[in-house]
Amino acid sequence: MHQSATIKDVALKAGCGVATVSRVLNNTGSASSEMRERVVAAVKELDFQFSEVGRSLQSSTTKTIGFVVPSLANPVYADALQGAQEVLISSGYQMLLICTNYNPENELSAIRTLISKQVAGIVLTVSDAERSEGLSIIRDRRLPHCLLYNSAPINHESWSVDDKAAADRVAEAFSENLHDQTGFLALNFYKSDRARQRYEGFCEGCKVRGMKKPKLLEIGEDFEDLTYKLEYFLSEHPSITGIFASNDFLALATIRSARKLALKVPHDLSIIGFDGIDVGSMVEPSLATIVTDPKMLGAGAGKTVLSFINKTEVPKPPSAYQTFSFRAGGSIAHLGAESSDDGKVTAFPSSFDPTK
Amino acid sequence: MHQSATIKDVALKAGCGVATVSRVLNNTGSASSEMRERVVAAVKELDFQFSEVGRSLQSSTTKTIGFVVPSLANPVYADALQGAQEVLISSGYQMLLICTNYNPENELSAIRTLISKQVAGIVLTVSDAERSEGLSIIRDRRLPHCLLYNSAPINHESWSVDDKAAADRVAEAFSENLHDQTGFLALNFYKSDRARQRYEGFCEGCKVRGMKKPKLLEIGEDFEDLTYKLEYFLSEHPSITGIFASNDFLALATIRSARKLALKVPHDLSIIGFDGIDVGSMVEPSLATIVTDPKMLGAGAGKTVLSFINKTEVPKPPSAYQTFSFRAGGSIAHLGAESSDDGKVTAFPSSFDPTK
DNA sequence: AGTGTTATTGGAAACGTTTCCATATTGTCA
DNA sequence: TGACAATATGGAAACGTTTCCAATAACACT
Repeated sequence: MHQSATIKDVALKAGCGVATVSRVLNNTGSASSEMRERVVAAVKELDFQFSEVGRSLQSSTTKTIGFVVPSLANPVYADALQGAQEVLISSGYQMLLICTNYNPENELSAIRTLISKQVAGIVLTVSDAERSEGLSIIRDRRLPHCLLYNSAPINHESWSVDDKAAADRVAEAFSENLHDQTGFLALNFYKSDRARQRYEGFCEGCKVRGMKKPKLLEIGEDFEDLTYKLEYFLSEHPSITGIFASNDFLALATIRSARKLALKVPHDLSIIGFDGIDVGSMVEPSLATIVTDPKMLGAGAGKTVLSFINKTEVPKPPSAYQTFSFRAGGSIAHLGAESSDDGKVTAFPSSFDPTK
Repeated sequence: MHQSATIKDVALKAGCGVATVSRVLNNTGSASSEMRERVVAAVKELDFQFSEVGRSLQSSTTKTIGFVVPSLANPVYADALQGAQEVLISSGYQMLLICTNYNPENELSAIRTLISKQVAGIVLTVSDAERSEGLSIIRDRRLPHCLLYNSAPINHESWSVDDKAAADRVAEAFSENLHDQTGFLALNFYKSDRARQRYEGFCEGCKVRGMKKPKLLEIGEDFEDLTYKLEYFLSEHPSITGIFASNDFLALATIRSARKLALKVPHDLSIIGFDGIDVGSMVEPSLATIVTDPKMLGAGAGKTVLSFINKTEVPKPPSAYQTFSFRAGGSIAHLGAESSDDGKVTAFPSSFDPTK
C-alpha cells in the first residue's frame, strides 16, 4: 500500500479501459450501470485517488492558488490568509503560500516559483505595486491575480484598505482632540508602499486641518530600540503630543516605551494605531485605532481571482470608506481646557467597548 | 508570451533534441560548450522555465510540503508556519497550506487532498493524535511527516510543547504565590488534545502541591459571552483566586472581563496564560504566562520532514523542559500576609521586562 | 433483412519532463 | 591504419491523466 494506485490499476481490476474509468469517475460520457459498479468497486478496493499531477499535466492548470505576503507575524496578513483560504477551499482550490519577509527579491522568485508550479492564480501583496517586476511578469502572462493591501495600478484588481483616507481619518481624530504637532511612526517605511501612503494621507489630513506637518520616525526590523529612539525623537520635537503608529503592534510597543520613559498615555502622549487587532481593545488604556477587516479583504481577493479563472462576474471591492472605521479608545487625550489634572484624561470610559 | 515555452520550444530554437536541453539545464550528462551556449541563449530568449508539473509527473514527487493547522488566527500557528516556511523555502520546497478550523473531518479531507497532490511530506497539527484517521493514512503510505503541537504517538515524530510539564509549572507558580483553589479556562476543550493535556498536567501539579483540584470552565467558539460565564463561574466557586487560561488571548480576554466585573487583577483574581505572545508583555499589568517558541517548533518540524525526505539524520526535538519557560508578570498576586492593601499587588514591577 | 441511430467501450495521442539506450563523432594509442 | 574508449547527441519510453476518435453492440424502424 506504499505506492498509490493509478487509473491503470483500477482499469485492470475492473476489467476495462482507462478511458472508461476516467469517464465513470468524472461522470463524463456514458457507461453501463454494470460497468459503473465494477469501477466503483475497484476504486474502493484499491483506495484509488486521482493524481492531481497527472491531471494538471493534461489540463495544464492546477487547483492551486498562490498566496504571496510579506509575513505572517503580522496578524493582518494571517487573517487575510484565513479569509482567502476559506473561500478557496470551498471552491476546491488549495493555497500555495510564500512569505517574502518584506524583501522585493523574494517577491520575484516567489512569483517565478508559482508560475513554474502552474498555479491557477495568485493573490499577492508586494512591496511596491507601481514598480514590481514580479507583477509585470504576472500581467504579461495574463495570470489571474488580485492584489491585497496594495492600492492597484491600472489593469490590476486590488482589495485593500484605503490607506490615505484612513490616515486622513486619524488626522481628523487628532484634530478633534485639539492636537497640533504629531508624529508618524513606521516600521520599514521605505520598504512598504502602505506605510508611505499612510504618511502621505496623514500629512495631507493634518495640513487641511491647519495642523503642523507630522514628524517622521522610522525604526528598523524590530522594536528593540524603540524606547531610545522615541526618547530622542520626543526630545528633538518636544511639541509633539500625539503619535500615529502605522500598525497596532507598533502602537502597543510605543505605549510600553512611553511607560518606560515615565510618560503617561494618553496624558503626556496620545497614541493612535492602525489595523484594529483584537488585543487593542483588551488593554488598558484601550487603543484608539483604525479598524480594518483583513479577513474580508482576503476573502474578496480570493473571490476575485476565482472569478477571473471561472470567467464569472468580478466582485466589487468595497469603496474607500467601507474599508476601515475609526475606533475611539483611551489612548488619545482631549487637549481642551477641561482636561482634569489627575494625570489621567480618559476621553473615553475605559470599560466602554466600542466594538460591541 | 501568453503560453509558457516548453522544453520542446527551447530544443527547437537551439536546434537540438529535448534530451540535450534537459541535460544542459540540469547539468547532468555531457554537452559541448557550443551546445550549452545555444541552449542557454534559447532559454533566455524564450524566458523558459521548467514546468514543475511535468517534472513531478516524471519523478513522481513534488517540491511541496503540506502544512495542516487548525487556524492561523492563533499566532502560535502563524509563527510556527513562519518558522517552517523559512526552513522549507531555503531547501527549495514550497508550502501547501490547509487550515482545518478545528474540525477533524476537515483534517481527513485535507490529508487526502495533499496526498492526491503528491506532496513530498506533511507537517500537521491534528485534533487528537491518538485516534486521527488522517494520521494513520499518512503512516500507511509511509509519507514523510512530522506532528506539530501534538505529543507523538509511537512511530511518529513530533515537535511540541510539553503541555503537561508546562501546566505543572503553572501549578507551581500558583503554589509559590500561595493560591489554593484555581480554575482552568479553555476554548474548545473537547476538540483539542492540547487543552486536555494542559488541564491534566495542571490538575496533577496542583494535587502534588496539596492544592485543591482546579475547576474547569470551557467556553465555545469565541469570547463573546466570557464575561457572563466568568461571573457565573466565580459565583459558583467563590474560593477561586487564580485562573490558568489555556492561551494568552483567552488570558487577556479574561483580564478584560474581570475588569468589567469590577474585579482587580491580580488582587481579586490572578491570571496565568499560555503561549507567551508578545503583547502579553506590553500590557499593564503584564501577563504571567508560559512562554513557548512556536517558530522554533515549526522550523524543527519542517527540518524533520526534510530529513525524512533526504534520508539524512533526523533532528532531535528539544527535551520537555526546553520547550517552554515561565514568564513572571503582574497578573499574578502573592497571597501572603505581606500583600499591601491598596488594591494593587504587584508581585513584579510593571516596567520590568523579563524577556530582555 | 437492411438501414440508421444511439449507447458503450477501448485505443491512442497529448500534456512536459527525465532517462535509458543507441548512434554518431571524436580522440588516443599501439 | 585500425581498434577501442570517451564524448556528444537524439529518439523514445515512461509518468497519470483526459479526450478524441473509431469500433462494436444494441435497438428501432421501414
